[in-house]
Amino acid sequence: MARISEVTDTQLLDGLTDVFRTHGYEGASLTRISEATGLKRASLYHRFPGGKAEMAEAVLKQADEWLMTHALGPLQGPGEPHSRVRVMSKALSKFYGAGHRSCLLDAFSLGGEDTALREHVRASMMAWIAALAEVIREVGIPAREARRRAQDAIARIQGTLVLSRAIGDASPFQRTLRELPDELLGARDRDDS
Amino acid sequence: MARISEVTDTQLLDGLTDVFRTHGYEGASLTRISEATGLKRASLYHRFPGGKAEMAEAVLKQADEWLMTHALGPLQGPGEPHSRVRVMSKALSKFYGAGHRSCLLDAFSLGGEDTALREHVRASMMAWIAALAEVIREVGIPAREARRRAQDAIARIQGTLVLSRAIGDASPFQRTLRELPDELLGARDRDDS
DNA sequence: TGTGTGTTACCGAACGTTCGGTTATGCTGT
DNA sequence: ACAGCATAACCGAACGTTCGGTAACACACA
Repeated sequence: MARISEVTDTQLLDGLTDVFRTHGYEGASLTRISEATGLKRASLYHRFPGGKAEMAEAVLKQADEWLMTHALGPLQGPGEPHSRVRVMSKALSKFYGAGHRSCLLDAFSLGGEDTALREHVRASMMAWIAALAEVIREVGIPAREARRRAQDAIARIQGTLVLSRAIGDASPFQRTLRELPDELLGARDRDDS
Repeated sequence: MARISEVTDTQLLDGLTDVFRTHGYEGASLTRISEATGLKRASLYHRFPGGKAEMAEAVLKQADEWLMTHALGPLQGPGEPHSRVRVMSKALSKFYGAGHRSCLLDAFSLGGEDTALREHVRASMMAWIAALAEVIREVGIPAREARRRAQDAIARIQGTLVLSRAIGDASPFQRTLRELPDELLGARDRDDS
């Protein structure tokens, strides 16, 4: 080992995450990233030899892990289903800054090219759906319906994040989180597709 | 008068819209715009002296008008409410390329600055909610509930657009449009917020 | 009818700035 | 002494923007 880094990995990834989620991939310039992390551009290339693409991958990977640990993990643990969903809601609220922050999957899916990042986004989104559907199925709801509810819930989360960001008011997102337990696990069912 | 333009206003705005909605404001470079519209960068400044900002404003204005004419206008016209909503769904499907295109309000609301464009986005989004709530109220649903349903519907549209884009499959968006009439006008009501 | 003048639409070339990325030179803690 | 890491300086390319110039057309006057 040698000199202790003046910028910790946590600070670095947090700054990166913040820039990418607010500006998207193309809008996240190295200058902005440098200002947000406190590391000069050249130093960033020491930490991420793969450059901007590697930074984005690292950010997405960490977000995946955070979501799995704090939101989807507790969802499959013990305890009453409704309260488990409430734990997830709390985690999501923190993750999205109570509705004031954007979703990386939204920000990264803008821009036309077929990059490895796009494939990562796709995989993360599908994993999220699958994990959510699994716990819904677990409380006795048929697989088809479970998958449909999982998709709807995620769409509603993404949608209210966009809506809240556009109008500058996070309350639609917060209402979504509040209603999430019933939307996922409630007895009510909708017309068939 | 003088020479008739070789690139019509329609072609120009269509190309601009396409670039902005796929890349967002920051990702929409003048080179990309130039390629998409067939006009050289310098020529774009002849049509839009205000530069990129004016282009974005024009695109958003045209989208507003299109939406009002083809989607929200018919919604307040005569005819059975359900079929009016179905007309709107058709229009939205066309507007969003059956779910393969992104929403400008999503693309433009990325990026941190407080620009005039952001204010325009906010106004457009709120006008959309208000117009939708109005027609729901018209069929006898209380104002509060109408507003809530309008918000939910738009969130679901935005959300499935993000979802469909992320996973590269437009079917979630298409299902949303199919279920829109019942979601907006159905008798079912949810738990209170 | 033909010519000159003004206007409009477009483009090539360049502006200063910022982009993502690289190289060389240290300072730091062990 | 030395390995690890941050930094200043720099690179070619692309950024949004500006400017001068050139066609193509409309209209006034001869």
